[in-house]
Amino acid sequence: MLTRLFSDPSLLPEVQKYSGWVEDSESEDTKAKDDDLDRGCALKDEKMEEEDEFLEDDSRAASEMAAEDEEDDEGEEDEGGEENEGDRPKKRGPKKRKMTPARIERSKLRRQKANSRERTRMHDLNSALDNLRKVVPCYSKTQKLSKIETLRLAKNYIWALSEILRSGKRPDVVSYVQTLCKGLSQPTTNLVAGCLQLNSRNFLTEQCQEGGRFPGPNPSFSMHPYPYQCSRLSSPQCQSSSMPNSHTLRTHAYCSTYESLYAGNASPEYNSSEYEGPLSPPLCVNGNFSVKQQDSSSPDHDKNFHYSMHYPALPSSRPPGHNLVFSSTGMRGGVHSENVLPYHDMHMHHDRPPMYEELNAFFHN
DNA sequence: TAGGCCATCTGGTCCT
DNA sequence: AGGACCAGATGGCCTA
Repeated sequence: MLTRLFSDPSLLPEVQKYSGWVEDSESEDTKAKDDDLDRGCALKDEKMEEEDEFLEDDSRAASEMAAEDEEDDEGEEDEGGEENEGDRPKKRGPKKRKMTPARIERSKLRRQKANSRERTRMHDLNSALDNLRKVVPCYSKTQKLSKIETLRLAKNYIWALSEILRSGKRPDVVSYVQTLCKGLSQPTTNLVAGCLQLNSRNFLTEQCQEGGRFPGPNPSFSMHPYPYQCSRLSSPQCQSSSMPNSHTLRTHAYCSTYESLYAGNASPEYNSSEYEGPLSPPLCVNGNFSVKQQDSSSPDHDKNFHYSMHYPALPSSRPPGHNLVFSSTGMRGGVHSENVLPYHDMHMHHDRPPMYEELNAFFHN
């Protein structure tokens, strides 16, 4: 019977892929089906046998019905709803086709295909969402943001970056974090704060007191690169960093997206599956445009991962026109101090909106 | 146990 | 007719 059901070769792979279904999909354990689709047939053998009988009966009935249909003057497979197909006058209005077993079977097959497509579509959507999770300032494979929170955080992040670009000024840390956390739930706020190595309660309450200054012990904000602080407390970088509030995190599994950017490929510790994949985006509020580390041997390396910033009049220690280039080169194992520049070093000397073209090019590469 | 989140199914609508 | 997209319904899982 199943061979008949799967007689269409084009349908076979997809149908088999989701072969957990048979007749009544609502009665299926959808979880098990999702977890082990390939095993679906085996799991449902008993039911499928019953289904086979059911469909075989349907098939016979359908064949008989089809034979009758061929004798029909209209050539219609069926029509007239529940009324007999006798000498009765035809009804007006939209015809409600009778659901013959064959039609039911086709409808089921259509529905199952649609379900399969819908699953695939949702999986694709979730994959895209996962990718988005990796580029917002808070990524943890073990503690995933919910879908809605991911979208909210992404929106806030885009907004924050836009504001930075628009104003060309360094936002204070507190307002930056508040922007990021706008509309987020408290757990997500904590999570983001954790990723930023801030105590959310502090930054939420001390802004007024501190006039927006970083509430931590180091107001000069010399902590290493913001905002992608190490949050993985076990990492050497984390252990060496002076982040007194890190213990307030719900978990130390929060990803240090920043460090992962630069240390991920170099340090075996970051090669764990916990922090795989593309990581968070390149912008740091302290003015560092950093990029995901990639193989510098890549032919596109320079094109994709160099971002040049032009300095205004700089102290003599820095040559005029010096480009701040954040590439993967020389960034392994952490951020080179010469590349971690205070924000005031990145002010644009152009009046135009800073770096729009470059940043657009960067993000679209 | 309630509520949040999620995956899946399902039927409707629109478009090709 | 079939596919894409959408929203509602449903049930499972997890956590406070």
